[in-house]
Amino acid sequence: MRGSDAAPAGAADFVAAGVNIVDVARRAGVSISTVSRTLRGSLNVSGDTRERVLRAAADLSYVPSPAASRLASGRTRTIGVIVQFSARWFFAEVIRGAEGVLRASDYDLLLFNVGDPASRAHLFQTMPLRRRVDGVLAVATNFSESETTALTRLGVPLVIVGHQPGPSGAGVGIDDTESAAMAVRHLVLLGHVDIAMISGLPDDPIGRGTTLARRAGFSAGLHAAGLPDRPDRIVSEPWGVEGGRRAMERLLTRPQLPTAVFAESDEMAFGALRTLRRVGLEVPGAVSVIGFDDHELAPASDLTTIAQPAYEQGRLAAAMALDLLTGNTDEVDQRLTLPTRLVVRGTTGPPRRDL
Amino acid sequence: MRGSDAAPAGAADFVAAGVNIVDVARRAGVSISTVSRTLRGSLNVSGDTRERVLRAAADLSYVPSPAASRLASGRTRTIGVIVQFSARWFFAEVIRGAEGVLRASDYDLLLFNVGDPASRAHLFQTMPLRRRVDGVLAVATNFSESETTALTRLGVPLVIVGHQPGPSGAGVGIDDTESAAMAVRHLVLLGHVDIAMISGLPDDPIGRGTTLARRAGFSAGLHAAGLPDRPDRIVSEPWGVEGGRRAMERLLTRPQLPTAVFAESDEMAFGALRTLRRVGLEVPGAVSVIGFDDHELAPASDLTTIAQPAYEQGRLAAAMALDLLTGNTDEVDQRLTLPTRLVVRGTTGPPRRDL
DNA sequence: TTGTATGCGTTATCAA
DNA sequence: TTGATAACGCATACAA
Repeated sequence: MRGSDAAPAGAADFVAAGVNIVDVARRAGVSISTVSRTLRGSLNVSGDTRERVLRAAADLSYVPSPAASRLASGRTRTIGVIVQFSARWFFAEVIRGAEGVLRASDYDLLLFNVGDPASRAHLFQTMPLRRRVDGVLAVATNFSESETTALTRLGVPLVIVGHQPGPSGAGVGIDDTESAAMAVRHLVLLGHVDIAMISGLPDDPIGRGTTLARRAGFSAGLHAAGLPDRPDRIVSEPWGVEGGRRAMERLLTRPQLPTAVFAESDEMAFGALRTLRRVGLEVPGAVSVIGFDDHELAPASDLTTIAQPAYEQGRLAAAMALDLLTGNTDEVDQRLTLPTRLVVRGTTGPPRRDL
Repeated sequence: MRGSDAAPAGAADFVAAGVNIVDVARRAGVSISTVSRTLRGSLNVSGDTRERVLRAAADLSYVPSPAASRLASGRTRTIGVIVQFSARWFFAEVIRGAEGVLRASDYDLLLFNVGDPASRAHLFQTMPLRRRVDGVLAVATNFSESETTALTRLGVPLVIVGHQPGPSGAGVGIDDTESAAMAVRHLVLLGHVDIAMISGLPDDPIGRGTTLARRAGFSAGLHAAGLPDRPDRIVSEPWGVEGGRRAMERLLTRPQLPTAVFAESDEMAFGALRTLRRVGLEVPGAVSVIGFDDHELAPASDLTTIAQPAYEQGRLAAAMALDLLTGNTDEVDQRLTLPTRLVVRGTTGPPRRDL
């Protein structure tokens, strides 16, 4: 049933599986080169044959074999995306943003989740990326030097999401330091002078760079307000809700309870809020809390926070990778810094008066 | 370090890009077929040559070209995963579970996000899945008949995550109806008799099947307790936090406030909690709230809920797809139903006494 | 156990 | 503008 160009109309519906470029060419009465040209870009194809080819392809509901196309062209039309925890809000949003852009350009997105050391080692040792992607998006992953080298050696465009302190290259991110300072400024303007920070472990692979940058912003914010920089007011716990919960518990054991808390991420802020609610401390009456991210669930907790455009970062990073690929840009060293903004909700207010 | 016995040391490190099977064969002093055989499964290869081949491959840091391999074998070693909103908790967890299993078996995971109608139509019309996957995981997406047909016509194993009422096939999911009834039972045992349900729109593409099943469980639970089934106590709003918030607001306008609320999902429960907190109604003092999912942030809200193993469903579905592919199972019609469990936290308690 | 040879379905080069 | 034809790099049936 497959080939016969005189086949009855409905037949094609059922055979689509094994239809190849030869079948289309035969049906259109042209050569396979013409089919190939027509189907992508159609440069230098007369309107007439173009019509015939497209119709033939549609009739047979032809889909080019990606494998063959990749082998012949050397291009995979695939972008690899490296994240640590694909299910976490930030990563998930970036992935979603990138997927949309890539799909629209008919690119595939290949996901690499390297949260645990084993899979991370696997990625960088056997380098499965090697022959399967035309470009790489590395999301908020601070790479070691050898990892960076491995990535560079791939010889494909690399776009980093979430600025890294180190080497140059293409990237999109936010200004973590300035944004953290913005959070502190908000608290200071409310009248707070005793502000603590809840933060991830500085050597946690999850986001060392981010943690350090936001800590720096915390200090800078205090400094700008003429307040003393008090490193003892920075509490470190593993990143996440649980860490936030524990960090807040630790703050409660201190002789002096701060009047406000800046959490490095909304997730940590959620944990902190949980602890405060549990012990019956009012927010923001007794303690103000401000987070970072504007997580999807921040409104549900009425959390004041610094919003960062995660989805947008994914979109832009993907677009950037595509540009790099198609040579639409000469800027190989393009770094985009997106704005963040303060979102005031109900968890911040003036300090209590017990000081 | 790498290459040694023939080529100059550093060389291999830099050329890895263009190394192909011929290079490996030459270096090992064997034919390319032997290399091919050795590198996958190594059936019928003598220990000696096997050694040589592996060493040669390692020396050259050879990575087989997936494109060539796919073209020659006809297999893609790729599983397509269709979800609606890759960033939502449930989907994200399933993806994460599947990715781990697939990666471990050296399969790629190709993500298709079809939340908006346009991309959904695109997926089913041009069927980009056609020549790019060996199997498909469809996550909690209730397909139309024509969509199901299109999927079936792909001729590859299909595993559905989240049971569908309709056709048979392979699948993994939970018993939504029984689980919802479990939630009601918990409330009934606490003494509640006036229970409302907050639910998604029954014709929302997000999860019609799920919504209907959980509603049925709600009714069944009431019935089992000898309580009247009151459809007027089911409030429908778009799925999500915002929907939950509005649904609770609507309940507040009713003449009689229920003493307990069962939310179809934790996200909706978060919204409901938000509303209750805003108007100053105590939870569970005035109103008890129970959710469904055990979302990552449920503990942070101290939310009582029905836990379902999303990550595990992803793992099992992927494993099932792999089994179907390798013929490790004769059960083409395997349906796995995983247990759910009640997780009692702080948002449920005895009813208030005003009735 | 190992090697030879063919085919997989495109892209791209070169002629026409 | 169109058509032959040689890669692309591997898997596999078959032969040795």
